[in-house]
Amino acid sequence: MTQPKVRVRFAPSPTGYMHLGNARTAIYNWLYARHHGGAFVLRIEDTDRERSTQAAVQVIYEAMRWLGLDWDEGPFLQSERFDLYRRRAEELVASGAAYRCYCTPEELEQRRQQALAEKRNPKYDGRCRERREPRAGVDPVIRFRMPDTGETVLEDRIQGRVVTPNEELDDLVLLRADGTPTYNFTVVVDDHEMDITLVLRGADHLSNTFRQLHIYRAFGWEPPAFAHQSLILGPDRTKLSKRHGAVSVLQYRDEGYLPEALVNALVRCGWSHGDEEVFPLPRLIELFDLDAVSNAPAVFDFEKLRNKYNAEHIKLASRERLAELLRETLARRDGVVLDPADPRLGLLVDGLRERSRTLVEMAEGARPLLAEEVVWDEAAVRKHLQGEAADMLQALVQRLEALPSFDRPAVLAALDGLAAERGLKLGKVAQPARVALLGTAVSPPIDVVLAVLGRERALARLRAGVARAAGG
RNA sequence: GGCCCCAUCGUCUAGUGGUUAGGACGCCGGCCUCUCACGUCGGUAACCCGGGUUCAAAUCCCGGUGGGGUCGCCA
Repeated sequence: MTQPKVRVRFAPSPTGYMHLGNARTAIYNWLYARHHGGAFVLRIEDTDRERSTQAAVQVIYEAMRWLGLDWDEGPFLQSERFDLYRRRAEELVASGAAYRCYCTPEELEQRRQQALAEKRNPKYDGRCRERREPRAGVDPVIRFRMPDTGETVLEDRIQGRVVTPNEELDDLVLLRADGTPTYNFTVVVDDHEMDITLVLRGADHLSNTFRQLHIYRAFGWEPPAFAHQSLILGPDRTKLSKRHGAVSVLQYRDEGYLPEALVNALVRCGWSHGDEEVFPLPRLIELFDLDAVSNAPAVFDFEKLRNKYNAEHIKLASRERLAELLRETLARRDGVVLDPADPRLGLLVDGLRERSRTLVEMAEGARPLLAEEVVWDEAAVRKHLQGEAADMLQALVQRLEALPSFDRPAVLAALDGLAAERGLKLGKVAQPARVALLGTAVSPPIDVVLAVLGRERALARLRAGVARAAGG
């Protein structure tokens, strides 16, 4: 009870799309907050005015919404808080923890190259540390004075105890020459101002953490706890990036993935709970914690996302939701517009959910049953629509015509009855019927096909099939 | 290159000193079946290497090798 309330944040930079690595960080933070009953803060780190775009900010909101990651506070835009950072930077200058540096980017680059050429560590040499005089024509940056000796210790909640020699730390820029603040500074100021208790982020920030720790110290602030999750890798085992393709979160929505499936796959990339694989969101909230997060980098398995996680969550999803998602997918991708109340949607979901790994596959499976015209697969016709099929389909037509209702149980009973009467397996009746109805030998269950087609259309196609079989 | 991190089937992982090293995706085969699927049964496939510690190491320690991250007035 004396524990301070858990407060975590997700702090993306709006410089592109939201990719899978960001998404996993957001998910981990959100789950951590929900599991511990804490607060989840969204903060947009748009300090780089050159690269940040409004469109990218919108993409972040959209991706968060789609994934179902609601935030309790924010979004806070760092670009609206520049005054705060400037004041804080001046405090550090006044206390001697930071200083103005008049070295130009060109000079720094030259020295960096030279250091590299001489195989030296290309860190800033600190030559402006004691400088008092301004330099004509140069707008200074404000640099933080890092210790030159000793070492810095981080007790990371995922990585464990990590120690770095302070010689590795160079005097980083807090405020650029144009007065805008840099990431390593704003992140410290904001995590402190927003009372963040745990910074949970990618391991690519690990080395920054040591620098940030010294900024906390200079302010006299108690730093939050840190947890650095190892990176998600592409198939080539390097940090997942644009190069690998298929890396934008919203692309998965467009390709027919369920958000909970992507969340499941991303969470399982680095977190586990025994042999369990499929986790509905509430289960994740119940179980997720840092102790089961691995600190080994993991290759993201795109195939398993589709074959396992999405397929499983499609099986778990409600009929109503799937019907609506199928309707949207059909409209968006195929221009097939159905009324939300169209009873065929539910039937299609029933017939397709177990043979679809994505909503796109489901829509593809639905299309033939919705099409006006039959497209004939000649191989299927040759195999199933020959000679005796004419007589059988004719008998089927008569049975179906006599049906009081044309629902799944009724039509299936009609087929079963016909097969029994003739001493045949159901397949001997269903396959010719399937080909006559759709032109293909592969489809959802025959009763679903008949019910979706409806009495009129089904009978018309069956009669055409009779003619074709007889004539063929 | 400096610093830091990592290392179980192809991939994600379980394992926490004594297991026939388990599960999942993929792949192969059987069964089920109105097709395709689903389901189900079985098979394929792993402890990076070398030293220690121990009666006993996938598990602990050290070294090597391999992979990754990071060294910006990007985040």
